[in-house]
Parts: sequence; structure tokens; C-alpha cells
Amino acid sequence: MNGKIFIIEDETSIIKLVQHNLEKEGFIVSSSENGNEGLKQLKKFEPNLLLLDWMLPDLSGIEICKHIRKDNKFKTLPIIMLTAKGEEEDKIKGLESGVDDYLTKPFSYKELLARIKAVLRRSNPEIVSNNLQFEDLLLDRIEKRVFRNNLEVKLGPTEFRLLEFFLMNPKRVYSRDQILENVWPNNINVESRTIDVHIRRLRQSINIDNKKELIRTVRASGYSLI
Amino acid sequence: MNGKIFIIEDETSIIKLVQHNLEKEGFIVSSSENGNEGLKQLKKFEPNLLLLDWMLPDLSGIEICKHIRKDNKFKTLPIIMLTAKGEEEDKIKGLESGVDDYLTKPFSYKELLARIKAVLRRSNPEIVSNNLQFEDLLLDRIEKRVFRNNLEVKLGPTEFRLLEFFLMNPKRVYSRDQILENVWPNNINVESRTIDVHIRRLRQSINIDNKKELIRTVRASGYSLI
DNA sequence: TTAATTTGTAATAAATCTGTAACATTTGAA
DNA sequence: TTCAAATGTTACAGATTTATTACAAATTAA
Repeated sequence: MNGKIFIIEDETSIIKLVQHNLEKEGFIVSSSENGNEGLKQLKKFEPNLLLLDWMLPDLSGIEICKHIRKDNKFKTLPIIMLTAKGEEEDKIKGLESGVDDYLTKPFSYKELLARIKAVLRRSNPEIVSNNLQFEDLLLDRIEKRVFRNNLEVKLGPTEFRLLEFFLMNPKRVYSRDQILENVWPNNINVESRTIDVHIRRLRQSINIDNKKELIRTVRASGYSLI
Repeated sequence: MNGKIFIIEDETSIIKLVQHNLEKEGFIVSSSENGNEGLKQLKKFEPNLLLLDWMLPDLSGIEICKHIRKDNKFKTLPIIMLTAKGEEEDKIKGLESGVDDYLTKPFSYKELLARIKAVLRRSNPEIVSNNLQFEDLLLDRIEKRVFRNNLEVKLGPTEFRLLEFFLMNPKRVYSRDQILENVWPNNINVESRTIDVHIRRLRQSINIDNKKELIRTVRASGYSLI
């Protein structure tokens, strides 16, 4: 993980906390506490992602956003907006100015990191680690391949996403609802029992020559990766 | 890749990191942590490219630059300048003293390598390979030719660019959008299905006497070079 | 200019995936 | 042990995605 992240945020404490943690994670981080100055620095720094405070002393986050989107070189720079609770989230959501995601303060660092990775995964997949592993199971997000015990396993798109989801938190039990929410595209409604069928298909695919079962059924609760 | 690269840079940690990585890449690397000494060594070493810190304890990078440009033997030595953030990049950009490129610290190694190759490709094309290869497939960027198993394969311009793109990151799956963005000229809009047709044409062309299929379809995701 | 090649698209065929219902089996509480 | 609820399994009919083909328009070469 060696992407570059720029932070424009006027609360020094937040900058310090986030910068320190992101650097520990391996990111190269630079920051500014003010909009105009930040914009200049940003252009020199050429980050892979921008954390942008919604409310700044001089320029608003929105202004900065627009400014960036006009600049040909940074037209596609991923931006995560940081907002204080209640700061018109609706407006932010609907932004055409092109915010890629947003977080409401106070936010947990863990959540921020997750969002950062998710956004980076879309824009610069090579920066974020792309392999998920569990025991003898390996899923390569870049190549979209799955291996069990070094043998490739063929999965359909839904089974792939399902396994990907389980691999993100092995051992954790997910209810059918949680699985639906996370694995199926938004706003799609499928019968809850449908999941059972996909679980079966996934099980069947990854159980190369009667190796040990990797998906555990937790009666009345859901499923988990062992 | 067996060109010679000289580094003049006073931060030992940077030297170590860069030198180690470049050597892994196949370059022959030598370095100095000081300007005057470095100049002498450089002349003996006769590198194909110089990585030069802008700010040095004794001589400034600019001084070194000028010095080198006066020397008939090194008049054309490609130089990539390394600058700390905020070190008057404008001046550097406009330099007639002839810096070929510059990078702002902190920089990612990946970016450095890309710049080095780009600069070398201009000055010493023979050092940087202009061939892309994958298994028995070979694409010559200079001559614009493609070979499969040593037999030349004729491709139309679009198929050529398509294959070139795939060869830059074999095994990686690209969505149709990504392919469009990278293979088609900017601001051109073609139907996403059009890509399927070009994939077909490319497949047909490179599948000389039923050799193994090289382009993989990943349903719901895109295509990849195997 | 004409001829040859290349391109994009639409139409259709083929392949693959999905969701569901129906029936089978397992589980655990009473 | 019994029985209802939960999960497993299967088959299948759409639905979706990709492959293939043909063709007209655009581009390039002769």
C-alpha cells in the first residue's frame, strides 16, 4: 500500500490522527489546513485520493471539488468528503461535482480506512492489496480468479462476490439479510432462500476432491466461512 | 534492462531504497551522497541516466546540472531531478539547463521507475525494451509488429492497441469501460458492445493454427490476457 | 478517383447464470 | 420420539451476457 493521500481539513487533531495512522498503513500522506493553500499543494503532490473537509475556513469543500473537477489532470481524482453530523448530507449525496464517498464526523478510523480502500480499489486497484486468503483458499480480485489448494476454481459472478464477501471477514456469521445487502446489487429483491442455493453452488465449486467443507451453516443465524 | 544509473542524493534511506529496487530491475546503479564527489564518480561511471537531488549539502543540483551540460561527453546525459515538496518546482520545470524530468518527494517507487523508463526510452531506446511479451506472443512497439510463436500476425490499428493494452498488464481483468478509456482515443464514444467485436477480431488474428486461446472472458467483469 | 481495409453497430445465435418452486433431509424443541 | 421449522438439493424456465455474423459507413492506400 503505497498510494498518496492528500488531506484538506482544518481540525489539526483529525489531520494528525488520520495522517499518522495512514502512514503506518504505508500511505504517503500530505495535508493542508486551508482550502486555497491546499489546492496548490495538492496539485504538486499529485495524490491518488483526497480527503476533503466539507467546511473550511476559506473555500468550502464544494468549491474545491468543483475546482478540481475542472482541472483536466485531476478530473478523476477520487474524493472522500468529511462532514460534521447534520451538515446537509443529502446535498452531498446528490453531488454532481463528483464526490466518490463521504463520511460523517465523528467517524471511526477503521471505517475511514475501509472507505479509502474501497474507493482506491476502484480507481487504482494496484495500490490496494488484492488478494484475499483463508486457509487453502485464495481469491485474486485483479485477476478475478479463485484457487483452492492452488487449483483454479471456476465461479459465476454471484458466487465470486459471495466468496469475496465471506473472505473479508472469515469466521464471522452473516444472516441472509446481511448477505443480500452486501453481495447483491442495491435495490434488487430476491427471495431469501435463493441464498441457500448460491451457498450450495459455492460449496460445490470450492469443494475440490472432497476437501474439508469451508462454509458453515449456523442454524437460525446464517452462514460463515468456517 | 541493463542500463547504468547514477544517483546523487544525500538522504541515505532514499538511495538504499531506490538503488535496491533498480538493481532488482536489472539496472547497474552507483551513487554518491555529495555533489563534488558525485560529479567525479559520475564521470568514471558513465551512466545512462542521473537521478539528482535538487538540494545537496555542498553543490546544488542546479550547479551540477550546469556542470554536466558543459561537459561535452555528458551534454546529453538524461537527468531526473528529485525535489522536496515545495522546492520551487516552477523554476525546475522551466529549466533550460536541461532537466529531462523531475519528481517531488515523497514519490512512489513505481512512479520513479515509470519516469526513468520514459526518459530512457527517448535517449537510449535499446536499453528499455520496446517489446511486450507474454508466453509466445510478442509485440514490437517500434516496428508495430506482432508475432505469435515467431510467426507474424497482422492486426488492424485498434486490435494492435487493444493487444498492447492487455500486454501491459497480463492476467489483469479489465472492464469494457476501462478498455474503452485506455484503448480508444479520448472523447470518442463507442458502444460498449463494440469491444466484444474487436475482442473477437483480436482473438481470431492471434489464434494461429488453433493454438491456445489467450484472451479470457470474465463474465460480468470484462476480459484479460489469460 | 477507385480499391482495400478498417470500424462501429445491429441482429441473431449461443452460452451461461439466476431465481424459484418443489421436494428431500436434517435439526432441535417439546 | 415426533413434528414443525430450517436447510439441502434439484431441475428448469427465464434472464442476462457474450459470441458471431453481416453490412454500411468511414478511413486509408493505391
